[in-house]
Amino acid sequence: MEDGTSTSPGYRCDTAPGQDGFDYAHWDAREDCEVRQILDRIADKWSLLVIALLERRCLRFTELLRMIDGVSQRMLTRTLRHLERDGLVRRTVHPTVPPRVDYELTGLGATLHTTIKALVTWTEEHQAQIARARADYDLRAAAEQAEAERAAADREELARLLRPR
Amino acid sequence: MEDGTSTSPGYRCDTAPGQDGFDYAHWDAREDCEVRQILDRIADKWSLLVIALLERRCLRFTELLRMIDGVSQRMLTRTLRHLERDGLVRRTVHPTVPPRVDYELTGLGATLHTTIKALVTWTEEHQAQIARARADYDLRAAAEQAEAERAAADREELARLLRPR
DNA sequence: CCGCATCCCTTGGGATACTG
DNA sequence: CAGTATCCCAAGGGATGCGG
Repeated sequence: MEDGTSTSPGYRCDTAPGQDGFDYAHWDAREDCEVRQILDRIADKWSLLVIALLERRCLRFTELLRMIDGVSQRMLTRTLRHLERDGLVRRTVHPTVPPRVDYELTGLGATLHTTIKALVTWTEEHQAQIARARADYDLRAAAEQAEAERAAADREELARLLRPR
Repeated sequence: MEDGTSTSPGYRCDTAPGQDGFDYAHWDAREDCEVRQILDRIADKWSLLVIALLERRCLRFTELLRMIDGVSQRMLTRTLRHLERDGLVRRTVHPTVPPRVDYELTGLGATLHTTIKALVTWTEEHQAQIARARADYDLRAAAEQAEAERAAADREELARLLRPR
């Protein structure tokens, strides 16, 4: 049956929740945290893609399989089941032969898609900044490591000179 | 050095991107997809919590360690390094003894936090709906399975009766 | 055509112990 | 105090093959 509750720990909050109008109970990482559950759902490897594609139009299983490059049948099935269970996607089985199954976004799924778009937009707007930050960081890290290695070599050299054979 | 690019496949798009004003290239799951990278970052087990806590005020390493229940030193370090590399968090080392390291959200990190809040709000508003959908689904699934088992038992019984000893 | 079951490998992440 | 290094386990996810 497999429910969506993953066992993950939480956080201690020593200040009253909501003092700044923000409920930190929902940021909790414990298994009973809704945000964690939704995030785990949309953060998995394929859900986003599926939602994005279904938002454009209703699709069949095989269509999704073809459109999403690299997904396995197993994972597409699992992803769709999860989304269906959460009420984000509606699954319609046509009792024909060969069988035909249609998937479409529910109203709930559509609102989620809208919300996610905000994140996508944020990413588009700031990806350059992030790329720069990463380049900076990597450069700095490389420099520091080189420095450390140089220092280590110096120390070793010194030790060798001090050891009177 | 470990960069943040995970090797994951993408998706084939047979329609022109942006025809509905939405760039599907950014929904790509391939390694060079920015959305995927950011999502992987914020979706990991601790980043969200760290960002949420740092948004309130600047914190030291140990403070975070204590506030986030269940996190290990190793994971907290990793999480902070990732966030720092992406320019979301600023790390300040005070050359005192014992050492003291402060972490604070950058401007970029603050905007991300704002964006994420939208997702949290969505979750709060729709969690009841999701819970209902799940209960429905589980009920239905259980019923279907029971039905299947009953049918199987019937078939077996029939076969037993037809087999003339 | 759609999906489940099995096997197997890779990755995320926890526990513990050690350094500056 | 603030990490780093090592080990180890469990979950995620791919490949393949069977069943309705």
